[in-house]
Amino acid sequence: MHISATRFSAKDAHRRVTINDVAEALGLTKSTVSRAMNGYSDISQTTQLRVRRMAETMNYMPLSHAQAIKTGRTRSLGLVLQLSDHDAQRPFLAEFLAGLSAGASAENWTLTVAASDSDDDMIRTFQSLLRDGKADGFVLPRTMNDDPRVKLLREADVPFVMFGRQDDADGCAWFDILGEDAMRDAVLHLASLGHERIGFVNGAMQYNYAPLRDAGFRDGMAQAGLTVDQALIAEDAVTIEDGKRVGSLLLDHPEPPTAIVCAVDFAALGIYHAAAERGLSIPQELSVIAYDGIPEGVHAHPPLTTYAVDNRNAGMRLATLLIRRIRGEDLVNLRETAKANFIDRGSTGPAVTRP
Amino acid sequence: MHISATRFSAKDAHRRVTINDVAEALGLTKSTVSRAMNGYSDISQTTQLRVRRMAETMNYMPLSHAQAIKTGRTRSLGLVLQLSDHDAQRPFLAEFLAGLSAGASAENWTLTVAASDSDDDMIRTFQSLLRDGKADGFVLPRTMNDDPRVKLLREADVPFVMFGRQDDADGCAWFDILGEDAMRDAVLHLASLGHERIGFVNGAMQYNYAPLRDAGFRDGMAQAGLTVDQALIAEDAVTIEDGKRVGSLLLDHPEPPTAIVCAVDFAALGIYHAAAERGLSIPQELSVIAYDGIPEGVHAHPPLTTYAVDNRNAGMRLATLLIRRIRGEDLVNLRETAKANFIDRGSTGPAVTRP
DNA sequence: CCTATTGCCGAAACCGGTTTCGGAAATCAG
DNA sequence: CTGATTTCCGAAACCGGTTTCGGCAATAGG
Repeated sequence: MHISATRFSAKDAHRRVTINDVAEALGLTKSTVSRAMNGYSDISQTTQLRVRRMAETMNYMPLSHAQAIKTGRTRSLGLVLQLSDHDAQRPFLAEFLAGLSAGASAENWTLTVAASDSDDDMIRTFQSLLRDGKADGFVLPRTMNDDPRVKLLREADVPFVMFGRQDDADGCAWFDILGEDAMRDAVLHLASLGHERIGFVNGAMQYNYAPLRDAGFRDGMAQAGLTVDQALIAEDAVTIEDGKRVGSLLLDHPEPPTAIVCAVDFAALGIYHAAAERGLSIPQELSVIAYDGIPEGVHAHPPLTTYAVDNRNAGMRLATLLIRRIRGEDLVNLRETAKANFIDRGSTGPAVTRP
Repeated sequence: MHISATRFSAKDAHRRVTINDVAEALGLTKSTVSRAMNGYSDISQTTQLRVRRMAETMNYMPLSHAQAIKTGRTRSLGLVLQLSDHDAQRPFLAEFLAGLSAGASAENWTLTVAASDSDDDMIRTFQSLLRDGKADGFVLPRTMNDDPRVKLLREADVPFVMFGRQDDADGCAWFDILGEDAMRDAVLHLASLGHERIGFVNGAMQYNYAPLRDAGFRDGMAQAGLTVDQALIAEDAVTIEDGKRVGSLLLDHPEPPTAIVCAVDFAALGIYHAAAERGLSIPQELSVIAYDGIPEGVHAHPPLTTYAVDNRNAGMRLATLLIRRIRGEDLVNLRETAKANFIDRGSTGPAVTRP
């Protein structure tokens, strides 16, 4: 793989082709070229075509900084990571970033990433990125029920797109995975295997996926004609430890569940531990089915049956939606959902009555 | 946490204070202010001070895009993620990004992130980021022995800083963790516990950390007066599966090791599995000591003794070094190392002779 | 005291775009 | 054929900075 250093170097480099070059090549002025490139109606169709074609062949691409100083927009998406919940987003981050990057660069946009370790810091980060024109809008990962970011950006009328959904949808574009469908299907899957006492371990309740998944679980139970026992429902389990803790509670119940649905893979892995401690084998004596699709699930014993989220695609869609949002497209067209993919790895099995 | 929407909005917003505002406030021209801000010697010390102070009180900060159009530099660091080895960098990514972001924003720089899925794509990504002035230089995570990125950027004379070290150091700034010291200390630690047959499981040989860690291991063995048995040395183990595989090989050796040093935590977790399969308990019958400090190590049974890398700090240092590099500082001052932190969690113990 | 430096700053061009404004040519109405 | 509109583009200002150039005043040198 050899690449000649010419055309590449930062300094000598064949000078970028500018709008003046294009204008000169066409015998037009740069103002005409500019308006043609931006599709102004006071430039004739023929000229627009000529300009665009010439730009294409000369490989002209307006310098975003030069545009930015007048327009204030720089063709870049902002992402502010919150370290407070880094544990939760760590496993998905690389794929997610890759998707965002792909979605952005497909439209010749870029991705500016910053991190913040407190809420105050986060706000300052948003502000300075905006102030300095480093981001034209933001992707908000892991949105919460009463998300300060949403409130802030909405009030300030700054474009953003959420990874998640909100009932109060004014001014919001979003992409989300239908976690509720996954939870419902998980219940139906277990019910079809004969399970009747099914537990549910939800994730962190402050995020807006949690109520949805809870509803999905209950919906599934209802569809299967099963009754929900509140004693078999736990919340806020997002780590292996959490899962182990609440798993122990559920399994020590006088009438323990024969199957457990988890809103989060990590919690399921914790339940594996709780089950192992009690000598319960999966899936023979306990079925577990979860959600996320973390790689660790593949190597668990038994491998974890789960609803996997395509985080790369999520990033890609979010980037695309945000760009369209910034371009001023109508909000109602900027709401998408996708389904999680069921991956049956064998951690569920037919229900057996425990002695 | 309430933040008034004023001063914040993207559109109305109190107009940014520009260089003209500062000039006017001081009764100077903007050219003088510009040169004062940039420390030109043809501006008197008194004036420089006046300007700087006024800029401070007016909260003036030059708009990087406006500067960029003339200077070509935009105060932003580039990071190109390679998806091919995402598995390896995933666990560290969030912390690493946080460090980069912190280091960058401390100097009022930003971080532009892109992803590439092939080598060709990677090169194009570098090129377009440079061409569009989206990055003034690059951070290269996980450098390899014969790294195409290094070759490319060096030839093109684009500033970069490596996370790693190279023997061929011309034109390279770097930050690296002294993995070799960790490996040596690991051996000495084990030797002090009475171990004599010590195995070594190295990581991916194409990265330049691998030869270093190998050397560190051998150095430790020599210092401890122990002989290295080639049969107890394995390479290219970076995942749990890899570790399980090579761990099996080592443990099935007629004269198996009583302790194993791993260059990578994940491999150590694989060795846990191999040991479990053979009924070997850790640390009673086998000592394991590794390197990285992944969170999973905390939850292993027993918790994994390891040399932990502070990836947040690494990111911070790399950002700082790269900024100084871009500012033209001499390369020889831009090479730093740090030590990994020994965390004894109990996966090593005194050597016992196996039956 | 007069000239040659030097120190210090203003004026103006420039960077690569966008946008306002005005006017020439072409079309339309009468 | 003339006057009023349109259509379409050029001229020039502008955005927020940087950089070149030149000149004035103060200093140094003779």
